[in-house]
Amino acid sequence: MGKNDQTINSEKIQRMEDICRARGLSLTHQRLALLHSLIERTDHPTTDQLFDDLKESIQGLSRTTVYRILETFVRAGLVVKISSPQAKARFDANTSRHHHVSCLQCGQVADLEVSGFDLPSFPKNHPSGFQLYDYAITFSGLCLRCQHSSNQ
Amino acid sequence: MGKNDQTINSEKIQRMEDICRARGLSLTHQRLALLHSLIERTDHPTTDQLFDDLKESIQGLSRTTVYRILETFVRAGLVVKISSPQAKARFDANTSRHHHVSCLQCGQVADLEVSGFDLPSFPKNHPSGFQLYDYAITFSGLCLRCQHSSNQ
DNA sequence: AAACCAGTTGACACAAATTACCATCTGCAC
DNA sequence: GTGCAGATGGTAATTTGTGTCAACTGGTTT
Repeated sequence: MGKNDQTINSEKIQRMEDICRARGLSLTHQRLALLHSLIERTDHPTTDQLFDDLKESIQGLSRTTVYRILETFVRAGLVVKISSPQAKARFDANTSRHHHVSCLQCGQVADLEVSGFDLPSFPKNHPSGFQLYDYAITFSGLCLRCQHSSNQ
Repeated sequence: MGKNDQTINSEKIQRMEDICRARGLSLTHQRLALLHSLIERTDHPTTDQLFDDLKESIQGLSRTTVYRILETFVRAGLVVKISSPQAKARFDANTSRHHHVSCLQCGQVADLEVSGFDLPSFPKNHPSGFQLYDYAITFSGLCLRCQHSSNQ
């Protein structure tokens, strides 16, 4: 990760800390560490992956805390839970509209850097009564590793 | 559900039974009942919702069996696991490309009947090495009930 | 229609993912 | 520094999903 990325990330962290303060969320060690981890990782980690990241630097960290902080961040709009066919929650600190690729076999998720997949517009209301806020496109496929390990 | 829908559904069931036979999957009571339930429900049920449906008509049905049959059906291409931000598997007997709305609060999923959201094309390969097969658009919003119960 | 058998199921144990509860602790406003 | 609302850690409980194996059954053969 280059110097430029680091600058961008520290700006993001600054911005997210401001949001926390504005919402009255205390900036605890645990929350700050989770914020950093979420911003530095671009692989849309699961709760457990984040817990593993943090338990080294924060001794005595509880898994429950990680679950709770993630829920808090989602409610505050700092991170989003992303859609995947896997029955496991994954999180993304990039809350702007972008799309994902998900591996059908191992479940890993990556950003789709290609642009040009934006819908010109979408209806804010839906016949069934749903009020629509946003959308995300999830591509499905096989990652490099799973293409080669041709187990079934 | 009108008479026409019933006709369409029984045709679907016929077609799916044929696929089972072609693949050497025995048409057990449990599988047939699950097939019916999956086709009749358009709300993309979870495993437990399907188990609740079936345990009334099939006494002694095991939860394990429902999990196993769903996995079998997914492998046979009869149903698909759908993407949702909720950490729970949901299934859809409609395997043709279509899109979904997911409620941010209660997690329920509905079909998006509106058309015109299809991507003209998408790359089969992705810089990260992913091989892409398909895509699905998941809209996020609030269902009618959750709009009104304005808990937070 | 009785027998056979590969494939399927039910029951239970187990593992993984998530939530509930509560006593203790800490960020931060004063 | 003090006080306290809010946050955390630890444990238990719940929900979701998988592994194992003996018993059963759909579909074919005789």
